[in-house]
Amino acid sequence: MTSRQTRTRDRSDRGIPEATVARLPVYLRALHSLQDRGVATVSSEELAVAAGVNSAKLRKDLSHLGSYGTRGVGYEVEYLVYQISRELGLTQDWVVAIIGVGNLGRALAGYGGFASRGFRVAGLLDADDEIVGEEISGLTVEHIDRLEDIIGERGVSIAVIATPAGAAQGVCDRVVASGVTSVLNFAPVVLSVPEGVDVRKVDLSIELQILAFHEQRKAGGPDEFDALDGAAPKAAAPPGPPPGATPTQYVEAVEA
Amino acid sequence: MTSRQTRTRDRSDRGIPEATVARLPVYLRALHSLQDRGVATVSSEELAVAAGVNSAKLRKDLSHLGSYGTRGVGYEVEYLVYQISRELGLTQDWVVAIIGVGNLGRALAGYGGFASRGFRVAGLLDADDEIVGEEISGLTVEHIDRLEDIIGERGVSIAVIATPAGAAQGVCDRVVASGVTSVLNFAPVVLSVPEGVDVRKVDLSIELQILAFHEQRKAGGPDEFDALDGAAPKAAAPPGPPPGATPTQYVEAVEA
DNA sequence: AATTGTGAAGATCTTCACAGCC
DNA sequence: GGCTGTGAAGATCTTCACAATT
Repeated sequence: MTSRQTRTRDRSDRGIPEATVARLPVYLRALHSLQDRGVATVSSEELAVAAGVNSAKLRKDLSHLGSYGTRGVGYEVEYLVYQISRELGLTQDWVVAIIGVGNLGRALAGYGGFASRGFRVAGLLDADDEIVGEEISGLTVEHIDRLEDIIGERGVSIAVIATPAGAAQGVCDRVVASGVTSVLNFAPVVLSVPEGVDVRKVDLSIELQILAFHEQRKAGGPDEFDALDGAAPKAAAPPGPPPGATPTQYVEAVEA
Repeated sequence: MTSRQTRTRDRSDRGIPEATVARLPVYLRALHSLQDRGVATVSSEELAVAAGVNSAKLRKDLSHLGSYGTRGVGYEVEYLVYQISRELGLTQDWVVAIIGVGNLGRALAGYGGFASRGFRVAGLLDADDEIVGEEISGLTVEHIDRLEDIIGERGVSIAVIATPAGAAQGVCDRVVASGVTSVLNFAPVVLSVPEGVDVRKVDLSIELQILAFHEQRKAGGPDEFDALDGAAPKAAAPPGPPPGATPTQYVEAVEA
């Protein structure tokens, strides 16, 4: 199969663990909020509470960026904001295109959190002629036929895919062919991309399913046979057709 | 501080690792897709490819549910769909309320992925009188004053918070007080909830920031001094005011 | 012959607990 | 005295590789 190794990150890799990277934006938000309240200095314990993590974890995370705190005192808020922003690459602007202007695409186009953090939406694209031409949040929706031109001309470096599931892989192939190496995918499909392209996925339905799992557990595990024997959870029914009632409908709806 | 331990899951805990739970919905989607194509049996390798994971991981994940495969053959698709669905609690219906009917709330209300997987949206609530009364996806938006009644009367067990950041914690407190113990939060804040309440968070801006980090790395690390000395990355500037240019604007916009 | 299920090794992530510094 | 930065221990997650089973 294709190469995999060296996943943690390219070369050079000053080695910030992925788990840490995923939390830096949370710290950043908490810091901004402190800044707004005029707080100049913060301890790891305070910031950890604001960010919803353990303070040892916070300190270790920050230690990967450098030694930016002062023992006995804490961290200077403004300075830390700057360092984290720089590490995340937010001191420069990133040009984003949103592909698929349905309900979700519109919501994304109007989302204030983009602009405020150095993400500039430079294109809204859709395949539907009804939608093309419409103005949304100050941008005119363009036809997806112009995808390659738009990406090239405007220097788009992040593509947000908010199309129906069926269209997502095709769109993804096109943006990747146009040189985009970062994709945020809202369509409920697993996108396959070449080595070197980063895909992050946001899936509303998956989040709900995870909640349902825990909710069910609170109520007392999967209804039927739970702990019959103390031994290994051997099959209570052989892998023939499902036991008891038919497994409900389970239609794969087109979703989104 | 408050108790923490025993986080992995309540008591009884037939012990499905959290990482596995998070992947089960992905497998389920891949299986549905196979089902649609009329596939009756699948090997771990095939399913793994469809789900975008390593096949050993897939087998280990499934082994936590039981022994539902047949050596030398593979897994029966329909049976596996049933077992995963049951484990995730999708053989019953979950009643969902969406609070905050802005762009995002509308997108969520119209999202097909909910209904098709046993999630029934039974309420759309908003504080804005302009919006209350509007009909969206077959539901009439109700006033948030009725939150407690609606949750109680309709048996809502999962609350989706899609309000502006400032309103989220207040709404969260109210849904929790009404007995909801599962919350899906789209507002860009850390919600604090009592022990026993599950919160999952979806944050668009955070995903983009993570992408930006990797994108920047591909281009060659944070612009300035990168690897100066071979020693520890000691502070290149003391924790005084930020070095060089002012750290841009960094306004904490109201977002959403 | 093919494929599952799983011990064991390895990698990554979290937490503890305390030395080191202000 | 207070708080950071971090080695070391512990927990969790991933991957390998192969015995078990059909």
